Amino acid sequence: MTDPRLRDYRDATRRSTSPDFTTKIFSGIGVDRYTSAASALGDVYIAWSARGLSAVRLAGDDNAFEAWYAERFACRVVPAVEDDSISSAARAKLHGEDVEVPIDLRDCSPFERRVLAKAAEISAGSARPYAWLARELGTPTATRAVGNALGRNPVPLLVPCHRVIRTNCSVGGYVFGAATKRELLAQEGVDFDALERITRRGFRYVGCDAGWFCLPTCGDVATRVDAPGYRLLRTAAEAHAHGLVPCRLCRPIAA
DNA sequence: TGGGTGACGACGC
DNA sequence: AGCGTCGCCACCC
Repeated sequence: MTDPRLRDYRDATRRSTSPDFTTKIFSGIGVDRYTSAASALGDVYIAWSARGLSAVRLAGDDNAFEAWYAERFACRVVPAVEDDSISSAARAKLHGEDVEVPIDLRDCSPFERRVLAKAAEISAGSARPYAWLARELGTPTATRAVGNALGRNPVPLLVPCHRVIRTNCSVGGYVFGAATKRELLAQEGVDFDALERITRRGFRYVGCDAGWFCLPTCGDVATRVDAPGYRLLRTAAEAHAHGLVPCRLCRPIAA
């Protein structure tokens, strides 16, 4: 019969190569803390370890959250008595401040960490396709794998995985539901009506006579396509024919 | 270890 | 527009 502590050890360290973490869990002294914090989705639980913010979930049922945490991380989590620097930073970031929050991606694989790091580069008001992340990571055909990695994001909102959408600008999946994802993006300024008017007709890029072309989800460019000097494009070749170069911010095609 | 799974994308109706 | 199909890849058992 397998020692249950050994099973926990394996589960919790499956994706981790960190010796200090494995030691902490196996010796049974690892206890993380959690509290609730205000966010764009209302109250959420935030949990953290000494290494950083480890989880964000919708607040509600303490017991359910603690059970989920134990199941995923093989680690107890208990209510915090007070904030520390990590939870304070997370609180500020969830409030919209531009602060750095240490993140504890203890059970994420190297690939998943790279996906989350790239997603963290997408600023509010913009979005990027799953395929864009795959391409940026150097594995352009790993689009499904990118979706799977985002689906395991332990810290939604903090790592803004909701800003990764499908190539056709439909929202795609989300841990808190597609409707919630769409509302979050709309709140950040993403205009889905404008995007739909573009993609419905098969356009994939927005060009500007100033000399560049973008993904429709680059900032608010989708809301300006009817202005003079802007044009809709179906292919990168079409953009090139007009003498347009890829936007350096959204990088619409491979370099 | 190889086959199953899934926040995808392209394509064909 | 919205399906089904197929290829793709990281990860799991």
